[in-house]
Amino acid sequence: MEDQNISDMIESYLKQILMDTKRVEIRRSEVADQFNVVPSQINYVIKTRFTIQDGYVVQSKRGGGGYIRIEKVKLLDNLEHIDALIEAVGQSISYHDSVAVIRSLYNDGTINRREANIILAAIDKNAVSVDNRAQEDRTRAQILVEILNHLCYES
Amino acid sequence: MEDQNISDMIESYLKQILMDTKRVEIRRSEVADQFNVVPSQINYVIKTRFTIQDGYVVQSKRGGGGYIRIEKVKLLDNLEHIDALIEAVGQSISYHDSVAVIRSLYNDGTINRREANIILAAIDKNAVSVDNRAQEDRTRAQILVEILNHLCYES
DNA sequence: TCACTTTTGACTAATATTGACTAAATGTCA
DNA sequence: TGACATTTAGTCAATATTAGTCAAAAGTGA
Repeated sequence: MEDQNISDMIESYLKQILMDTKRVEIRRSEVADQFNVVPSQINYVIKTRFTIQDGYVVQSKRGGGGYIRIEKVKLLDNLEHIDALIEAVGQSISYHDSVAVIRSLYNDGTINRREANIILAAIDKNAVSVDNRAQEDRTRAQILVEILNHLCYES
Repeated sequence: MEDQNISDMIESYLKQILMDTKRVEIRRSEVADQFNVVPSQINYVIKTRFTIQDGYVVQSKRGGGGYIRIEKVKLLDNLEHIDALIEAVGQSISYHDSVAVIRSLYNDGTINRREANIILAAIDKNAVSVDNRAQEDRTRAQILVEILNHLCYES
């Protein structure tokens, strides 16, 4: 709570609201005006201080009546395990190694068989197929990491 | 149901009626007047929020006594439905349209909320991200089709 | 100084709103 | 019946209204 810089102040402002209400919905330009910063600074604050690791899920909509919505979510207790898997996946992973990751989630009880099969389909060779093998492994990693991040909390 | 903009309000208004009556029949200009928008905005709302994938069928008639009729319909049985979705996905699909496909599976009862969220994660922007936008949409389509094909076996 | 974080703004993307023009159905009247 | 007016709805592109991205500039602290 030092509030040394404006980003910290915006962070505190939003987290203050979230102490009461579980979710905030803001108009980016309004908050930017309020703190006298450019609108994109709101994105910076959200990106650096409201991550899924911190237990926040962010949604937004553009156009008339647009908004940014931040929701505080309850993180699961086997977070360490999922974090370890994210670490293990890294930037790139083969199909074979992915299967091990998914099996681990299944054994863990994090996902059931049906969910495991859906994830297997999503990272299948056909799913990530492109003319470049290295790219396939990177895409597979991205998909897995995105799913793993989603499994971190109750939705 | 945030109803930040007029289109959302019109959508809510119509869906509210459809909760009771299975079908609504409106006079375009009347609803436009009621919400103080131009008539063509009604078309915009219908086009973006009452698609066949969401389970709505729209009919209309021009001239004296003209109308727009929106009907909530029962979706096809699972297999047919999945086939239709595979067709709709094609070789390439945007994130936005993918969400409609996944919502359709959920409305249909083919997948539950948790599974829907996993699939949403799999086709997220971050998941398919690569330096080429067109490729992202192709990869997204491949993932979705792979999952849809898998769901065919299960159902 | 050097690495890191914060701040800024130009450019991009998504969504909503508007209105001019078009198309279709119906009404009217000779 | 046929011509034309009237009354609807449809289409599409321009404009408006948001938020997102990215990299350069500025600040900060060891």
